[in-house]
Amino acid sequence: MPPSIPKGTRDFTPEQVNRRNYIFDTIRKVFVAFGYQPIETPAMENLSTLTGKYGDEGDKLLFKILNNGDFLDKADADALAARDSSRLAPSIAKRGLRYDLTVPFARFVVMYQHEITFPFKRYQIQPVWRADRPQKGRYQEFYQCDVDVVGSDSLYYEAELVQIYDSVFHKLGLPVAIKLNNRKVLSGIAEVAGIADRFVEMTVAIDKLDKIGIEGVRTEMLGRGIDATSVAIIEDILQITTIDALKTRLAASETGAKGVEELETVFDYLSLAPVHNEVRFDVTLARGLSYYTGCIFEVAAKGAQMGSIGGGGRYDNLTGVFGLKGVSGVGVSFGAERIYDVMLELGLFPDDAAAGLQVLFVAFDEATHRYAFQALSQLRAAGINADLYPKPVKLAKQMEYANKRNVPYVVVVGSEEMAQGQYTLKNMQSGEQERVDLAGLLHCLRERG
RNA sequence: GUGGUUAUAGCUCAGCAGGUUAGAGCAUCGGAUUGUGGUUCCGAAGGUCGUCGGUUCGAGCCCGAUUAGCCACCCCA
Repeated sequence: MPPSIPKGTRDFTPEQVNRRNYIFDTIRKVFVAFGYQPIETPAMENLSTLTGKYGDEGDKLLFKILNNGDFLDKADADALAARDSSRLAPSIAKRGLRYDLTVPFARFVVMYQHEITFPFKRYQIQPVWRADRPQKGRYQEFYQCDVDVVGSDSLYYEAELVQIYDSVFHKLGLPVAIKLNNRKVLSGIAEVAGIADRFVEMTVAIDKLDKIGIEGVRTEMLGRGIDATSVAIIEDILQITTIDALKTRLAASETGAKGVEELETVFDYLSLAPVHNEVRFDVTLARGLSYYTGCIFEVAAKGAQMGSIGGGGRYDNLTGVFGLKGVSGVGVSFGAERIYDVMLELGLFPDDAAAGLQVLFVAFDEATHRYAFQALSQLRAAGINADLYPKPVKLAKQMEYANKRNVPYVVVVGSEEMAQGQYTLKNMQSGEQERVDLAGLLHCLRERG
């Protein structure tokens, strides 16, 4: 039986972990620089915390954890007899794996509301799980990197989050387009088109514009029961590229006008500080998630065929479902897995020698092995990443190991070196060697490490 | 949940109209080389061709089922 791992999950090699950490570290540093604090929440939540928060589709994609012990004892007998899985599930699974970081965060805020100082700025980098069918850039276990602020409706934070996106992707050397829209603008469009009641259908269709084109969106909207006149109005508005033009067009809708005003405020803040990446208003940005109420964000990598690598928005009432009303939040998420894939594709990871081993000691016999061990210990104490081949075997074998470990330097110690209190330091790239004493060794490795 | 596609050595893949003993590269191990690796040369080991069934004198190849991976849709990071 060959070993395997569950569908949609992955192992990571040392090289991959180093690269992933490079991304996580970069993101974390930016979060901290903007004044956000870390929290962590459990991998599993009570199922009741999760269900009903992501729509019917989301509920289907929740991983449920079978109760321990005699779980059939408390199973819903009727549901079991009727073979009704969805009704049976809550009676045999009280816990589930978290589906995202936003809902657990909302729960956290409600539970700790008396300890939290608002506005509360938190970041969270943890894995989430979805029972989705895996495909390219899509896994059942993946990391999200979330930053959110709750307890303030200031549009300053929308601008700040755009700056965070800009800063992270600038540091990673990954050029992106940061797209902004506003849920109220989309509401306004629905109103102006006279289909306020079909708002959700409209946004779902518009969201696919990139993928299926304007023709596809038209077909989709017509198929979802939106009449041709309304579709024509919507199509017309989707051609708009500037906020000014949109302002005129949506003047008749109070909500729409409010959305436009919010966008203006955000762009006004952004005009006061330089950004490195393209930041643009995009009426066609919709995003499916139903809890967004104000500004919405999405990030697309330039020069790579990949879905969005980040997204987020303003949600006025996220904590409401947990009993805390009137707390507004806004946040964005970084899709670390997709960022990884894109950076790999574009060759943007830096050469990663610094994170690895700097020097390997090789010895010829027991005596020199002991001698090498002493020097090794001193290098390690001095903060140099050093290792010693475990046994004084044939030198070629040890050198081969050094090669595979990709070590820049090898220290060869034989009886001659030991007799003189010296070491042979070999540069594995150039092949050059020099004899040095311990001080020289420390000096050279510090210098070139 | 729907559709497509693939499954042969540890990895990446060949394979013929259905026809003896299923191949290559890389990786592994040994040797050329008992104080020097990444390049070279020689050799070895490694497989019930995903699983089960069917057609056939004969199946890695054809048919059916099943499992798993990948890709796309729904949805999403």
